[in-house]
Amino acid sequence: MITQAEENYLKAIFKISEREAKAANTNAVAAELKTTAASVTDMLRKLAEKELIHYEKYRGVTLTTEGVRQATMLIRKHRIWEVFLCERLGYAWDECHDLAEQLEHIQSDDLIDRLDEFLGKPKFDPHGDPIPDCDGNFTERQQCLLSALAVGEKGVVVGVDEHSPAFLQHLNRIGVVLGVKVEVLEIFTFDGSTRLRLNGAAEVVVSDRVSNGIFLKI
Amino acid sequence: MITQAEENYLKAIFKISEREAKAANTNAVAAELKTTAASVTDMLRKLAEKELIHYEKYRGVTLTTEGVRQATMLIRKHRIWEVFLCERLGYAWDECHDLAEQLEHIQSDDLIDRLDEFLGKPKFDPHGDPIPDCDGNFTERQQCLLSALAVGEKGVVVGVDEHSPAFLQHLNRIGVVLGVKVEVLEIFTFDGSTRLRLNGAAEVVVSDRVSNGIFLKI
DNA sequence: ATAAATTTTTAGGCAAGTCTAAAAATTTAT
DNA sequence: ATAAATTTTTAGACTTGCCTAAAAATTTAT
Repeated sequence: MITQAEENYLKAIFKISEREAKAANTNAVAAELKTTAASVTDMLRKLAEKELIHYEKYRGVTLTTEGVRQATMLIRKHRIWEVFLCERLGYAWDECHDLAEQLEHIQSDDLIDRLDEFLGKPKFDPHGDPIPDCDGNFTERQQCLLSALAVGEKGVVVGVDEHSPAFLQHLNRIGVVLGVKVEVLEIFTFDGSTRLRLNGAAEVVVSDRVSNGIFLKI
Repeated sequence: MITQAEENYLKAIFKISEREAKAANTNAVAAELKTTAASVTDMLRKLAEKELIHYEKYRGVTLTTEGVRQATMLIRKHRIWEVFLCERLGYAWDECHDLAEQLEHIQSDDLIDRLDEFLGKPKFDPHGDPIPDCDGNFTERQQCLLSALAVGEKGVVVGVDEHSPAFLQHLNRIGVVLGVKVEVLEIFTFDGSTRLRLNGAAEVVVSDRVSNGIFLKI
């Protein structure tokens, strides 16, 4: 049996490994989980005992094959619940995260497979993040940041690189949501802000922070 | 904040109070939760501290108004999740209990209200048990036990008084499920078993144990 | 009414998960 | 290469929720 606390550690280590490539260090895990380094050290010992991580004192931590499997299944659960919350219960994309954080800990593989089926086996969650299948395979999505486009290029919004409610609410307000077609009209070299046309109609200017947080399919 | 363990105690005390009328005693709570009397005593102190129960040493326990409210909301959550599991995800009525037992602890009143809406505000769960509304009011259902009927009387199956998977699976096998019309054809005084006609067609003989576990609307 | 049986509580302990403060190891800077 | 700064671990403590064994209170039986 794996506890909720252990699950949260596995997810945190997975998330850090995704963006860092090298072994996750104690402080990074502590920061990710908003806890102390001492608590992390305690837990790493337990996870190593259960062979979910490779752990050497002072040398950081990586997930074992089984650890990766568990973490991937948690991400699968999280994202499928997010689809349910947004598509069926009408939650906004900035509201579903905290609930999914609870729901992902429900212990039943069968439940998540049935929910997946019920939702039509979606490939992406409401933020455009890929949902791993029941064998842990992610659909690879070719995408690039809005900030990588040159003037005149076009694309469709397929995801976000920042998931904070504040960012997502801002995107809602300016009308930049999943599926919108954008065309880069002008890039202001002064501050990196970008003027866009949305769905061939409205124009909007976004900051570099925004254009660095949006994924497009070109 | 109320913990999962505390929630389980409130539900257990509510359940016992429902069938016993007098204050629930320590051993009854221990039996209900499959734990020890000593653990129960510990927890009762905490719940009394939080003013969720009235508790006097050696005198048993009853829920306060707030305790009843919390327990009722848990039952609401449990039963709404059961409807979702059976009606939308295709679980059988004997399979949904354990999952609902987990899902009822998800902390969000808004989520359950939306789910309720999504399901069409059902009044009864898959076992025919009433679902309290968001103010805690149960729909009263006039019902009687199958065993209370005389030969020649008819009714419709609206619920069960026993919820064990074994019982529910047995009912499935003999075709006695929610909504089926039954007519009492014969009662064998020898052992109290009953011969029934189902939906005006098939005949079946059920034991007294079965006829004591089925609610009918007459 | 008192002894016996039962129920309930207390006492003490254990595991999980967290924390702070201090010690040890490692990395960085001079 | 050694000192300073940083990172990580250890030590000790706390809370929650559970346990067993023993003591205390209550109920039942004679």
